[in-house]
Amino acid sequence: VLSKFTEIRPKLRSGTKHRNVKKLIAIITYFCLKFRNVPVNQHDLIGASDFTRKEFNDFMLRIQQYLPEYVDRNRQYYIAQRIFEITEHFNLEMPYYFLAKKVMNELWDGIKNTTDNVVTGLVCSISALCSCRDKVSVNSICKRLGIRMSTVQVQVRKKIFDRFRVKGFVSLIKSSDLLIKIMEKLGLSGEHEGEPQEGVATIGRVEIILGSASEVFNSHDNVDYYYFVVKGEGKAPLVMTLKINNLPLNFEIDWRQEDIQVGKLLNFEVYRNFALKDPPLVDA
DNA sequence: TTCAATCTTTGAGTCTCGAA
DNA sequence: TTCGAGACTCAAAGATTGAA
Repeated sequence: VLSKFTEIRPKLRSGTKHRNVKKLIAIITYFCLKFRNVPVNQHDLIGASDFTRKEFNDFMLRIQQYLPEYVDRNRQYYIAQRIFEITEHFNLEMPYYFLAKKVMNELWDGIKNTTDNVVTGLVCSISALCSCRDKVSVNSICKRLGIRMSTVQVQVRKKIFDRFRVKGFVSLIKSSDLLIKIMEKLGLSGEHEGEPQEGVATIGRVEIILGSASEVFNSHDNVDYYYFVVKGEGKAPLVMTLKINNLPLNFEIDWRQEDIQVGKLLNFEVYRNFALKDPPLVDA
């Protein structure tokens, strides 16, 4: 903490509030603990220092600029440690730990956009409901992690049921049987574990509804041509084109017939849009 | 930097169910 | 019947994001 403090403070413009010694030490302590995978609660820190919530967030954003190692830290490693801690605390078997870790790894892109504790609570709760519901309750896991069960419930509904378009979610516990089936279908647990599954949305899949898109170019009378600009990895702009060929869009087609070739119906291409200045990041 | 819109999480109150 | 743990609901607060 002292090392980081002496390194960062001289870089902060004199006269700014961020040079406040007491608050700067508190925020650097927070970062150092998080970086070393030591659980620390923001609310406890705010309560123990002179921070308001608004100030704390402001300091977080400012000081993060000087701690690139924190931004790039391996969150999955930290969360795996938290899963192990839960496994040991509730005397659960190692298969529980491996299941929770697998759920985290496989669903990471879809569940990572929240705090470490909430991600831990989500994967631990899913694993508990799937493998050892009688041994540990979701509520006790949440209490241990310092989060609310309702938070996990909302996460399960949005990140699992809504994401994979599974209807019938009632509540976390009441829908646990349905949750188990989803996990089995995804190949994360049960008899289909490890098998690649078809018919389930893949991680990171994006649905684009043509009806809501604006047609920007159509030089051919009988060909629909759609053009999208979206953000890709690292917010790099991606240009996607979708050309619907002369074949009619007939959803009544029997796709089991061998003579139908999907490639003739749609042409789909993705381009990376490079800035006029600066060298390109990667090849298209 | 500010502000508004949207999304996420929390917390309090209530319900349910099993054990004593 | 009572009590307590776990589960559920929903309004409010907090966080994030994008536009100006």
